[in-house]
Amino acid sequence: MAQAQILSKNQQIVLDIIEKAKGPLKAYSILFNVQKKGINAPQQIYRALDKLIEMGKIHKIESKNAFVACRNSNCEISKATAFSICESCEMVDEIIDVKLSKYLSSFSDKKGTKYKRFNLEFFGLCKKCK
Amino acid sequence: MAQAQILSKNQQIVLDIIEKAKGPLKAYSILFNVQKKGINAPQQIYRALDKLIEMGKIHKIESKNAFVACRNSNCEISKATAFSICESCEMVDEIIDVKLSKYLSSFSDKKGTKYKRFNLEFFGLCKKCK
DNA sequence: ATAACAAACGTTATATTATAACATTATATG
DNA sequence: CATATAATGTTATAATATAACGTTTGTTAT
Ligand SMILES: [Zn+2]
Ligand SMILES: [Zn+2]
Ligand SMILES: [Zn+2]
Ligand SMILES: [Zn+2]
Repeated sequence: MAQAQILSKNQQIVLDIIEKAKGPLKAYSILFNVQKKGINAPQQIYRALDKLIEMGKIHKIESKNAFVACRNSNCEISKATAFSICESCEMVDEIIDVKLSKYLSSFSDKKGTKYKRFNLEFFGLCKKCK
Repeated sequence: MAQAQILSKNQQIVLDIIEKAKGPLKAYSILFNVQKKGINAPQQIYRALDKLIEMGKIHKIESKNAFVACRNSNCEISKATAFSICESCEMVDEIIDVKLSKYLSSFSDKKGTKYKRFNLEFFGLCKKCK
């Protein structure tokens, strides 16, 4: 059994904020939220974000340049990520669907090439906004 | 039969450059490439890019903030896009795979929600880099 | 043709996102 | 302890993208 990751001070601060948030957070909005805690510079945020992504604790929503906490213990350290994104309220949900994940993880293109990672973003309207 | 889109001057200039390129192009690298043609400001590039995306002539590779020409007459004006991205040489290929596209277009999540658009990015090593 | 409207353009300024570089401090390992 | 590695703090700057405003060009209807 792998030991639970121990996070550094800044990593924990950033993760806490992202986990508490209801939606995706942008790096600079995280920064403004933690200035009272002694973090003053973008670098400190981006470094924490990078490590948290590496650990699979958070994901980057590429189409929004924003970050969400991972809600899936099985997403294999961000090798297989899928999200639903509401185009109206900007809500993001991590899609946890074993069939989808297996289908895409085993996908090979016409030349037979397999890929070691994928990221899928679905866009539409969430239940609230429909 | 829909009439072929007629592009404006700036749109045509930007599209030509993206179509000629071997890989994805960034907005500012497009800008530097067209300054001899009288385009001087980022706005002019971004406006052309926006329209070209709307028309389905190009796509944005979200994980790279870069743009590629559409190689697929059937990608339904960017409602269903998939790419393979080489992590070594940065090459990008549009994946044209009817089965994959149908599978994802008809995907519905656990609450039964369907989405009207998706973008999928695969990462790995291209044939050259393997 | 011309009035009215919409789309594209040109330009200046500014906002937002992200990284470089370097010195310092904390943590782990033998 | 000695050394190496990871994390931090800080200043500066690069890269990406949009706001705002006025002008020009192209389309459509009378
Ligand atoms: Zn996850
Ligand atoms: Zn919504
Ligand atoms: Zn396409
Ligand atoms: Zn390659």
